[in-house]
Amino acid sequence: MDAVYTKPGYLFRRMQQIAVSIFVEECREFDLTPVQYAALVAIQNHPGIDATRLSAVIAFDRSTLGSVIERLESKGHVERKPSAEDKRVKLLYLTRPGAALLRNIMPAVDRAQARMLAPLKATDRKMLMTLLSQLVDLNNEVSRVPLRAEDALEHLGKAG
Amino acid sequence: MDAVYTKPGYLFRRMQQIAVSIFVEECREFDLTPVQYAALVAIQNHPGIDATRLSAVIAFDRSTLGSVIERLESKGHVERKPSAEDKRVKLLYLTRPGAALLRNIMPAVDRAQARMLAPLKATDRKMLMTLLSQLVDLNNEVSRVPLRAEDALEHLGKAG
DNA sequence: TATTTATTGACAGTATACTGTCAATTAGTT
DNA sequence: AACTAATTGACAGTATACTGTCAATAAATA
Repeated sequence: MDAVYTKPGYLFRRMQQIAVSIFVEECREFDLTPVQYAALVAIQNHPGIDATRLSAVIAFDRSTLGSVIERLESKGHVERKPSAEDKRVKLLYLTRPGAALLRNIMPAVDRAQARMLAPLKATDRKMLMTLLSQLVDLNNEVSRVPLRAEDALEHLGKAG
Repeated sequence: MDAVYTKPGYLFRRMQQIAVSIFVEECREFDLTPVQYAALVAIQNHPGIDATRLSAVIAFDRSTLGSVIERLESKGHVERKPSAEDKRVKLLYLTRPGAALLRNIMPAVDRAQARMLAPLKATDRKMLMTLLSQLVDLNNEVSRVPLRAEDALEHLGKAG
């Protein structure tokens, strides 16, 4: 009867649910969701990236990313500029307020990340993160949008 | 630069993304999402449960659950019957085809659950599930809809 | 160079998830 | 019994996520 509650599928869903809840709570005053935060960080790390590459860098669906960027743009955190070389793409940049927001939200994000693991002992926290990192990495190709961190470097001419 | 990829928030989101992807892939022929599956199992275990209690049993948002049940009903897997005692509630039951579906989908679900953890060694799988179970349990009150498995027994007059 | 193929962003459609509100109804209190 | 609280299901609104399609454009190839 209790079998469901010990299965990985249930635990992963529930943990994600809790993690989002904590993030939103800690970052309420900044009005930023986990996804929006991840996108902002990636744009900061790769200024001038385009939407398709961004989706690979943060392992996001491209279809979803469009509306995420739209919201970030309407809040004034991000700018979209047409590329000179390729008329199809729009390059993404943080605005000055967007960069400031990212600096200011940092403590709240750190608090959120810490709270997610807070109930565990330090050694258990480390163990869990290690195992999850391995599992996510080894399962990378499974989802529709596998993580491709190296893609982000291409637009800087550092492709491998 | 790679800091994000080692943070719990990222790993939980990514793992959930991968888990859903695997589930949908393995269960494609049955046209059932993880959420719909969880709801069906809970209704099977607690025939005559109402939507509000169901949401507590599977740790789901009540608002979301409405449309989930609607879809299950339109597929013919679930029946909603008005309660005689309380005119507000609608009691949930599996249909015969719904129960059959649940029997038939079982191997696919088991395959999915196994695949999620497949890349890890057996001892690591066990360790990960143990740690995650603890963490989810200890963080239970955080999210909007904490798990209340005991709620499911009330409608059978077994409340504590 | 002309044709095919691939990429990019946009969009339509479905399915979770959440916040918040509402009316109908029930339960608890005075 | 009358009033108040709480519960229930429904709904409106926002934000992920996914599948799949499309036109514009670019790249590869015949």
